[in-house]
Amino acid sequence: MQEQTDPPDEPSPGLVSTAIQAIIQHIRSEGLAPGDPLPSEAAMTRQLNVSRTVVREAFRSLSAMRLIDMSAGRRATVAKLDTGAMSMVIEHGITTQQISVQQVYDVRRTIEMRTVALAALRRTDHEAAAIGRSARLMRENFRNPEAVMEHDIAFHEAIAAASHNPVFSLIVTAFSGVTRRTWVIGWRTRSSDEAQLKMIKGHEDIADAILKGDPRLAAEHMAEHFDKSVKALIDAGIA
Amino acid sequence: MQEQTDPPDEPSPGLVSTAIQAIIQHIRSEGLAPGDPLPSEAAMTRQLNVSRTVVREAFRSLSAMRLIDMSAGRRATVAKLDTGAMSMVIEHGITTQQISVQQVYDVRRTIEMRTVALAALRRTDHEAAAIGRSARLMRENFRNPEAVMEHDIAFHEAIAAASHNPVFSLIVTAFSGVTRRTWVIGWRTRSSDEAQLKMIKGHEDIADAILKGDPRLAAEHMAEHFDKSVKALIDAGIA
DNA sequence: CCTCGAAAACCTGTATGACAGGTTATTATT
DNA sequence: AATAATAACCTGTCATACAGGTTTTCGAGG
Repeated sequence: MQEQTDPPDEPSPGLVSTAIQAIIQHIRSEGLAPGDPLPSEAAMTRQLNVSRTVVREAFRSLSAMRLIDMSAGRRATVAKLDTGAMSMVIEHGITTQQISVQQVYDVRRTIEMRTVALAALRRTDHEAAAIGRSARLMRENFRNPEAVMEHDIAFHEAIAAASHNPVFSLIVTAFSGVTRRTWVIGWRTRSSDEAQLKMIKGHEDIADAILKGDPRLAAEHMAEHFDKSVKALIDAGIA
Repeated sequence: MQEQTDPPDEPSPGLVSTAIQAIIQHIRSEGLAPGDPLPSEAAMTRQLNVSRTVVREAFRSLSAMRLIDMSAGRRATVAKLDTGAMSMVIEHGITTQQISVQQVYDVRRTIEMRTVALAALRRTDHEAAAIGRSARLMRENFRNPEAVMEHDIAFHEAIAAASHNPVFSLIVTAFSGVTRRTWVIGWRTRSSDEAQLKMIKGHEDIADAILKGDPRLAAEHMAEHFDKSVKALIDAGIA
């Protein structure tokens, strides 16, 4: 029936895993770039000599990790770097209580202390403007917590983007989901308008430092921001 | 640029995506912990009123992201936090040239400067011993680059573990795959025995600082280690 | 009544065939 | 040569079947 590349008898990892590896191998050996099309399911079925069921589950797995894009009628294509999978992993860790929100914040702080410094050094004018704009929109919408949160998230993602290192962007964006779940808690602990506006001011200070191109100052403001955020979460009883 | 998932556009997320969400939702609403069993495919098929094909592809997707564990005959179970998916994403980014090795090293440096400091503060005696052991094994096997590399990777993962923040472990471990691909390059640029032993000495210094519980010193040595590694990669022409 | 082992009942892994509906290539028509 | 109709592909979903693990059940024997 089917036996072609299995001289050393292994404890079968399953046909699907094999198919996944074959597809990844195909991407590598062909040097495919994002957007390039992969073989059709039928072609892969013939090549691997397995059923379409297996090939489909393999494609679907890669799609779940956002390594490829699938859509009806079209062949699957190599995907652009995307945070989807990473985000799911983090969320899973939180919902199953394997990691705490505070631990995520510690990682965020560590990473964003760096992204903010890099952003100050490498940001384009356009990026600096986008960062400033998010900060401004936080203030303008400050009566609408939901909007403030979204601009806050956009603010941090914009800084990561301005670091010009997509790996930082990837990680920061992956944490955005967690932020959406906990942000409002921190906001509520800042009970007075004054406290809330002060927090927004902190963002503006960061944006200014990036605009001025001062990495040290930017990192200082970012550290302060995180320290206050973590304190707010602790005050609210988030483990 | 990027467009999808915006204002008017979401005709059909597909039955599989729906099923995936349903399963995740089940995990959350039931408060399942790692090891807990999920409903059988048949049960899910009835509940969602879709074919087993769809349910299976959903399970398989979650399995690909390592959110659940599947094995023949047994029901799927909630998985422990695992680096599998994250690792694949990073590797994909590298093979498709969306991120560079140097960018990964910059992230590693950022993160490990923190893990090493945390390790110095929070390591148990057992963890300190494990870290020291890896460093020692590097020296003992120093004629066998492959072995040195594996102990090097174990060294960094042990430090991350000693930080007592699983998110750091997750990220550091996710990068191990990339390290395996490039490590030997850095090793070769250290052409003399002397240079190679110096690099190993660097690891021992880090281990000592952690043992002594001196976070500042540990971070210093780690920084030095990364600076030299990155320099080695650059000298070797790794973009 | 308890123990142990075998059958039964479930479950997942893989294969096959079918068909709807989307997308691309081909061809016929103007 | 531009365009519209059509054929050829391709993916999404369903139904069915069966092999081979795993757990449960239950009866035979002590």
